[in-house]
Order: sequence, then structure tokens, then C-alpha cells
Amino acid sequence: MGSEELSKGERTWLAIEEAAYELFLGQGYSATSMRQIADRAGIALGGIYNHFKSKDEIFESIIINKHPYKKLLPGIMAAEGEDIEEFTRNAMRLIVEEMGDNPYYVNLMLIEIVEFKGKHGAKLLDELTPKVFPLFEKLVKTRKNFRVTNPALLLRAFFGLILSYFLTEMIIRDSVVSSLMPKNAAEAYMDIFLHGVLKEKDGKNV
Amino acid sequence: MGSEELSKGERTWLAIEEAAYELFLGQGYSATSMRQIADRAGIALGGIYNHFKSKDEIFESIIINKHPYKKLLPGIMAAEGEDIEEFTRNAMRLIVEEMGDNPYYVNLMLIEIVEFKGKHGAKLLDELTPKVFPLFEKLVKTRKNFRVTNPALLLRAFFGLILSYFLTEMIIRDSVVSSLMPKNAAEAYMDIFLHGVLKEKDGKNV
DNA sequence: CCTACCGATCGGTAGG
DNA sequence: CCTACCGATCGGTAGG
Repeated sequence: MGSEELSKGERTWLAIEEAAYELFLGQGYSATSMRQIADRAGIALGGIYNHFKSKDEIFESIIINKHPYKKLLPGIMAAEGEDIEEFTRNAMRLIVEEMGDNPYYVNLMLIEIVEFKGKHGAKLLDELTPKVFPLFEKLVKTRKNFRVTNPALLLRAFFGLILSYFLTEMIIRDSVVSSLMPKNAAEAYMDIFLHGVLKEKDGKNV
Repeated sequence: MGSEELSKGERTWLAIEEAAYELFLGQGYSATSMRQIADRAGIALGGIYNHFKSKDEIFESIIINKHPYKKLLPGIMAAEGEDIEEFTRNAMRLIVEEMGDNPYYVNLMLIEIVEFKGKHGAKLLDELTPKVFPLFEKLVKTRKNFRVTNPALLLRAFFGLILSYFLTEMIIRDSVVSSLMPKNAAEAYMDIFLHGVLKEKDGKNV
């Protein structure tokens, strides 16, 4: 898996980060102890502090290296250049594929919001916006068939759509409600974003 | 305020619940100690246990009494009976009014998802669905101008819309991005839900 | 409802 | 990288 190319120190570093990542996703930051992290990483408690100064530093490292946008952004940027409707559908498809089986990756964002009051989140957002904003600005400008002309609002709505899709997925997962959902829920969800829940009612279609 | 009608025990009970509520919203469940709750409630640590058996029981009480849906559901149900587009707009307006100044009420849901793995959430959902589902079922059936014919999907999308609106509100709150947002972001957000981001492109309108 | 306490566990460190 | 330890704090309880 390429881990043969890493030094022992690097492998231990990664093992600690991965162990902490899994534990944080599963039970939150404060509820996770350094001892749990050490156990899962396969080393003694004290060994962690050869690689990280504190528990907080582990979380910061995880936010930087494992934030969902790391996985999602490349897909979103790569989906550009085609038809707008297809861009959105492709982006959504890529995101669903990338997030894959479990929507629990978003827990990292939720932990950041609740337990850190968005401390790192605001910084991330201000770093990311200049990268993504132009894309949405261009979308709005180059195509005439947008109802939404404010690129910031479009970006927010798109991001909110992704977020709400995975959140509602998590919420209904263990519930009977999920059986009522259509198979292609992701596509249908995206369709609402693109066309809304209502047909045009001014008699100009259907 | 009506608190004169309450016994001393009831007032203490409420003070503990309210103190814990505020602390949980601000820093999460695990990061909040019973001593912090006692201090904020104005009693000694041991005094809490005259009213609650455990920390967990306090959280359960809060989930039942202070869950956002308690505030939101009446508004949503009351918004029924009018035109569908207006129903949605009215519901959104009521919700924004009710949630009011701070979107941090949703933190309760986030804590429940991350720190309790949706333990209470699934139960709540199964209780609530029978109440709300018929409303959306009726909406879909009685009006012809719906693109979305699956009531479960419509419910999920509506709930996701509300959730994502307040989440993105929290996220962008301390960021420069919020200055790029239109004043009536809530209405615009709702508008996307109703009509999508795209104009109909089959030439049948505008 | 408070005081005083329990054992357990916390994040972190020294010293090897 | 481990062993053994630090002071602090945790949730909870007994006894009044």
C-alpha cells in the first residue's frame, strides 16, 4: 500500500492520526481520550507525545488532512467545463461516490462546529472561498438560464444541499423512514436543487 | 414570568435544565461537567442529584423538552390549509422567526448525532413522522403542480432545507462570506427549494 | 440542598 | 517508544 516507503516514525504518526480520526468521528472530541487513541494506534500513551504536542494538535492535523472538502473539491473542480446541469449532476455523483458508503465523514464538521465553535472552520472557509467562488461566479455569468444570480447564494445553496443530503441520510439511516425513500434519492435531491419542487405554474409549461 | 406559580423544587429543576442546555449548546455534552451545570444553576454539585439521576438523564430531558422541533412543528402545522407555495413560504418565515437571532439551537441535533450516535434521534423521528408525513402526503396528492411526487422525499428535502439554512448560517456567520450574501437569504433559499436554480430550459417559459 | 468524600480517569510529563 | 507517575478533574454518593 506504499506504507513500505514510509519511515517507522511516519507510519506511527499516521497510525495515531487515523486512530484519533476514527474515534473522533464515532464519539466526538471530548469523549475521546488519549489512552483510547494510543490503544487503537497500538502504542503506549506516552508515545503519542513524540509525535503530537497535545490532543488539540491531533485534531488540528485531522482538520487539515482529513476534512471532507479534501476529497470533494477535486471532484467539484473537475466537473467544470461541461453543461451546467450536467456539471451539478456530475459533481453530486462524484461527491456521493467519494463519500461512499458512510456519510459519517461530515461528523468532523459537526464536531468542529459544536466542540470548537467553528474555530478552524472559519479559517478554512476563508481559504477555500477564493478557490471555489470564481467557479460559481463564472457559472452565473456565462449562462443565462439561472434564476439565482448571486454567486455567493448559489455556492451556499449548493454546499447546503450536499450537507443536508448526508445529514438527513445519517438521521434516517436507522429509521423506518429510509424505506420510504426512493432508490435514487441523491439524484432526486439534486433534481430539486436544479428545478425546485414546483412546476412552473404560470401556464407556460405542462 | 409565571415562575411565581412554581414550587421551589420545580424552579430548581428548571434552572438545572436551562443551565445544562446552555452549556451543552456552547461546548457539547462531554465537555460539559456536572460542576459547571451546578455553578450556572446556582446550587452545589450534590444538589443536582435530587432532581436528576445522572448527566445522561439531564440530556434526555433536554432532548424531549427543548428540541427545535418543539418550537418549529406548531408553526409548520399551522401554516397548512393555504396555497402550497405560500404554505412553504409561511412555514419558512415562522421557522426563521422562531429560531430567531441565533441558529445555535440546531447544536442540540448535532450533539445528538455525534455524541449519542442518534440514539434519541431515531426514536424522535419515528414518533414525529406519523404526525408530519400525512401533511406532506396530502400536499403531494391534492395539488397537481408538484414535480416531486414522493412525500417522503419532499419531507426530507424540506427538513434538509431548514437544517442546511441554519447550518450554513452558523458556518458563514464569522466569515467575510456572509457579507456577500443577499439580505433576504432565507427567502432566496426557500425560492431555490420551490423553483430550483435553473429556469425551465425547454423553451416553454421566458 | 450542602459538605465532604469516593474511585476512576483525564491530559500530560520525566526519565530512561 | 514505554513505564511510572503527576495534579486535576471527572460523575456520582453518603450522611446529615
